[in-house]
Amino acid sequence: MSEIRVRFAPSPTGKVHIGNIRAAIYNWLFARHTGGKFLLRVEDTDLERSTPEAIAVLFDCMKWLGLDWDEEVFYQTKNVKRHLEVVDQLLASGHAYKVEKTSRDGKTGVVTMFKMPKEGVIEFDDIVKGHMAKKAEDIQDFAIVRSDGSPIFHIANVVDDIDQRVTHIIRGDDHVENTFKHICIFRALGAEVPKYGHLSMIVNQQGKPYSKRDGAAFVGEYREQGYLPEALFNYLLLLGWNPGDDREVLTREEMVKLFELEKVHVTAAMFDPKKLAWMNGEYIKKIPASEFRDMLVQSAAAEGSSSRNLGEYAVSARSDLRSAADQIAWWDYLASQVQVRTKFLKDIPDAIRCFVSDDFPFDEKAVEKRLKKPGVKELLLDLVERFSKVGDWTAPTLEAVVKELSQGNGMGPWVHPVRVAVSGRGEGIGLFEMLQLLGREKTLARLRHAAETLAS
RNA sequence: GGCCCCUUCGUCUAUCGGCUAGGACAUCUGGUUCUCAUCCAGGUAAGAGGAGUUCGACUCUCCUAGGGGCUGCCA
Repeated sequence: MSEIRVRFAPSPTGKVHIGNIRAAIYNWLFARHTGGKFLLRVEDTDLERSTPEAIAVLFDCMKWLGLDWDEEVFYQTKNVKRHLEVVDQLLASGHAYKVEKTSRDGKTGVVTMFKMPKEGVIEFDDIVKGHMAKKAEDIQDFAIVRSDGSPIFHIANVVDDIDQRVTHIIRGDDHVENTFKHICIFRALGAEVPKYGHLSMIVNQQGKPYSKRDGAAFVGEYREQGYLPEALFNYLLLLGWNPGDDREVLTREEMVKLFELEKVHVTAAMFDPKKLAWMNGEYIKKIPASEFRDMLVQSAAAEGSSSRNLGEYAVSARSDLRSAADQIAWWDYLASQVQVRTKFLKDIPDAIRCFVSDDFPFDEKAVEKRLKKPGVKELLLDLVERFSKVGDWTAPTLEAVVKELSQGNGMGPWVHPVRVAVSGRGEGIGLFEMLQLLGREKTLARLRHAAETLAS
């Protein structure tokens, strides 16, 4: 058998739907698994919606997910001449005819129709759905050229697939009925009929096709919300396929090695944002420590007005960090604390704000609950006193101070107010690690400030 | 209406005639703990319904019910 060639053929409307991108993922994996080619065809015949910007967005989404394609991008509009030539061929061979029709919106004109066989059964073996058959008489003749002379999807699609020498067509379930029509066109042209695989749809929690109303439906939205492309890719892959064992989080290499189209499910799969979120957390945990640290630095830079480097940020937090090694160590420590608690990349700025800036917001509820309580002011001032005497400003030492105060009754009464006082929030990394990162000077200043202005 | 397809825990799924029906997410309980997470231990929870084939059916066949797709001068 000759080389396997598959294609992803979206309409560039500016937004790539998750159901659509799953088809791209399956095509890509099939091609990479079999050593075939993954082609990209832009079906840009809808001139109103197909803009250069929309096409750029499409490329961007694919690159984000690591869906690299082979050969040059094929633009459908550039093949219109060929489409029409083939139609003439069909007209000449008696497989097509012209007829005057009135469209739904009342316009009358001459369109070219494809003539379906009137008897017999059209059948094919769908790689995912199994054997499919339909009586030819159940399918009506259909239009292939509009009255304005432009080719319609059915003919354009088939001709492009022939021209691109596509061997396997892997697309959405909504094209199943079209496949019977397309097979007839391939045959009428004497072309070899490709193999087909139809992918089920992604549905919402009500079992209806997933749409905008069900939350993020476009790839770009997941990116904005701080999902990792690897997580989205992995999750979408699992919606209708599994490696045959209990593994769920897979590397790209494993996916390529294990993916088989025959194992793709026929049934529609419900999209579960919670599992995607879990998956995202798994991938965030897998980010190499140094890489995650760099992400924090970038996040800090994006938040601040001036662009500063890693070292400057560390110094702004802790002026005692003289050497570059100390500064990097400071970031690494912060990153290691933050990474395990991060579910979405977009949560990073809030998580590190109190470390890279003195201008952080105070959560009102947390202030109310932890600071506006009798005795808290005294408690904070007492801690300022005790902390200022600490010789070795590290988490264990600081913890020992509070532990002594609590006398084994739980450190909550001290920990909670301090956390809010120095970070403005009721949650975050371990308190003593937090204090160590902030350093003595900042910790004491913030405690004093909170005691005087917020606590009661 | 017609044609085609689908049906295992709430969700994604394993099972290719032997099942005490397994895993993951979610959920609940307990442990660790300064919060939030992480981590560890455990629990609840499924074969749409009905016939048939068979020693034996979640697995095969048929019917019913429910769901989805298509039925355009959209793709």
